[in-house]
Amino acid sequence: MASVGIKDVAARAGVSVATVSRVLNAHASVSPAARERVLAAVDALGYRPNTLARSLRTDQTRTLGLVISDVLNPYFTELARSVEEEARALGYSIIFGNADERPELQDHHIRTLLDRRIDGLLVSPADGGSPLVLDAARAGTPMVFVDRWIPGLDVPVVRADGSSAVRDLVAHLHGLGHRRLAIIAGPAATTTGSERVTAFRDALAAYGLELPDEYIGQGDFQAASGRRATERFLELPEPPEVVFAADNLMALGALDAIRARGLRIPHDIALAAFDDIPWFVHTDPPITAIAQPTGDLGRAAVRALTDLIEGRTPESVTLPARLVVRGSCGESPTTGTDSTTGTDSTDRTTGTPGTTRRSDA
Amino acid sequence: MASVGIKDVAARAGVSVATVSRVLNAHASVSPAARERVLAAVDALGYRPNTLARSLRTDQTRTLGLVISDVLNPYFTELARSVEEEARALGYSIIFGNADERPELQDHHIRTLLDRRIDGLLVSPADGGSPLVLDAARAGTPMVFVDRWIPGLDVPVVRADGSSAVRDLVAHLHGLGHRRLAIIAGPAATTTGSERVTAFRDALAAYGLELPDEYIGQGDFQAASGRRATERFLELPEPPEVVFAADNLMALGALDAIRARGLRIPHDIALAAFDDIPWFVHTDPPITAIAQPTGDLGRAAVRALTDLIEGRTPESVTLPARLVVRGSCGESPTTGTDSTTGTDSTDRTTGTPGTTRRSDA
DNA sequence: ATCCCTCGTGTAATCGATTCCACGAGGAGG
DNA sequence: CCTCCTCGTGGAATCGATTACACGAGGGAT
Repeated sequence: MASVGIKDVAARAGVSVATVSRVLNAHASVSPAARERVLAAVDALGYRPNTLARSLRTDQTRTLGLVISDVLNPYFTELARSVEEEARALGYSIIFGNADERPELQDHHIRTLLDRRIDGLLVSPADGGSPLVLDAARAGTPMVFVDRWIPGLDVPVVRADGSSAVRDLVAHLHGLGHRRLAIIAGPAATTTGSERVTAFRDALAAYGLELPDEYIGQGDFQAASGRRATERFLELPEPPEVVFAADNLMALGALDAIRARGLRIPHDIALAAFDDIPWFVHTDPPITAIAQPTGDLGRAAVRALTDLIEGRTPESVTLPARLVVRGSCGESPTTGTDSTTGTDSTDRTTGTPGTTRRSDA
Repeated sequence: MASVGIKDVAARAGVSVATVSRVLNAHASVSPAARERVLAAVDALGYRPNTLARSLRTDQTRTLGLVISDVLNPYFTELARSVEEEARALGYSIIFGNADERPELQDHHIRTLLDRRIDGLLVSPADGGSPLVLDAARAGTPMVFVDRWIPGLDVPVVRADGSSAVRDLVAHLHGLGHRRLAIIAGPAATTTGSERVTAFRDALAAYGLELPDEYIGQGDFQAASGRRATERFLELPEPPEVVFAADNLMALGALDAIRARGLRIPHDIALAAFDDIPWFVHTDPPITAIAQPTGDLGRAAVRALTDLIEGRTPESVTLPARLVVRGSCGESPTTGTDSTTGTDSTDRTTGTPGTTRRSDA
């Protein structure tokens, strides 16, 4: 009934609990004889240490919290997977919280994770102003931002820089003759929301193109908002020739709206997206997208966080995103099929250099 | 520095720790005056109880473990989301483990969850024989199987029954003139892997059709296996007219293989899938699929598990899946566009009745 | 032979909560 | 006025580990 505790092991091995604890933690010196008896007893009784008691005493859980923005978004799913993988390799386990792009849900999960006494927190903040996050950061909770961040905090950031890829995209579009380009933006409260618009506008400027307000759709990184924004574009007296969605779910919504109108891609209108996902290969036509090195981001984030926890000084990491040209903007795919279905094994980039130093704001 | 504990609260409120604990847990009788002072102190100090200590003492964590088969599979992602939602509503939080369809990873997570002293476990077993799962079940760990299960255990199962929908699918295919139907099966070690084949074969039999061995592809619920199986089908002297993939990722792989061959759907070959996902609406052509009431499954599973934990006696739940006809098998979608992008709001079923009683094996 | 250091080990304090038990005050009933 | 109950409260044990400290035995140096 009562599960076996360290006392039972000690009794069976004929030693004290201290000795048992010592062999289990590879601590001080224990005689080979005693160690062997303890190990045998552990094995015989099927003893597993109570992590609650252990954590209570040692004040560390070897657990990391990860709050992701939207578990239904394949990008974050892949991020979560790589995070868990790397954490496991480093001897940590991770607890997820899904914010569903809702700040109050995000805060709920952060609170819960903090209550669980996680050793560190990985966040992709759904909004810039959560007092909880600010407090935690100031209170010294080891923390790393991934994908999105909150400016002005001394918290390492691990993210992808899409500006170079966005320039490539605009060059591609311009080369195809497109001049009226629109964007569906993410929430302004997120860095990725505003940043991508800025990058897009800057890239357009290089070609002497404007980004008028009516060509900026306001989305929230969810499919429905992409659909609404696109409908609005299509009702314009002079609709855009290209719609660039700032994430993959909004691209899905855009697709939806375009199809509902009976328009054809890329003949009637072109479509491109930020974030590449396996399904973009299989839509008709395949969708041109900007791919992030998602797996690398997740791994780098975990390493930064464990560095922080274990007393080393991590740096912020910025990895380049890259443009993946498919058919949705007017050019047929170059050669053969871009048919990689699975992982990001082909993630090779031609953009800006890799890691940059941490910016202490 | 040192975080505030119950002692600090007690001191500030001028009461003993026992009293503080009592007001925090709405326990025995506490004078209104004392209660108020305690609450004020809690508020002033920003006190949060240490869940580790609490759990150690009470032997309950109000935490549920969920081990899902593959976090990159949108079906499980949606399942996870609904599970977390329902659990939160019932005052539990949940810890995920991603098995990646690998039994040893599944066991790793189950072990970790058990070590964390979760109150109950939700599993979708990646294989039928994990000794860990068997032991846990026999040891009395509250446990519920979701989606997949292991026969012969007295563990409630929450799942969808696809047999009726599969019959509908076969009727649909037969009506379109298809006679040579192939299936890409999941791993035989999973119930869903073998069950769907059986349902398919039975449905075929009703039309006097066979399911020859060479029309059964062996997959593992991952995209790559779907691709391989499909390639093998296409190399057959007499290739099938229809490929039915037993999950959505393998359907993705099938799509891939078909496109690589330069074949057109549904003209050259038809495609259908088990598990419906938002992207199926947007492929070319949209893919006919069998949709599970994923959200309901997740919620029902959590309720069954909490029933078990809190001493009530849960029943197994079987909900019907339903066929969603799109264009990938030869018929153009009935009216308008099946364009629902987001949730399963249209999940209405025409199949078998709802809940069935638990089968004590 | 004596001293001292090291090694292996056990005893007990501790982490931060919950909860059993005892106790004093005050009201009701006789 | 005395007795008995109830109510509110505090003291201290407890959950299951880790770890500081003490202690005895044995070996090397003097």
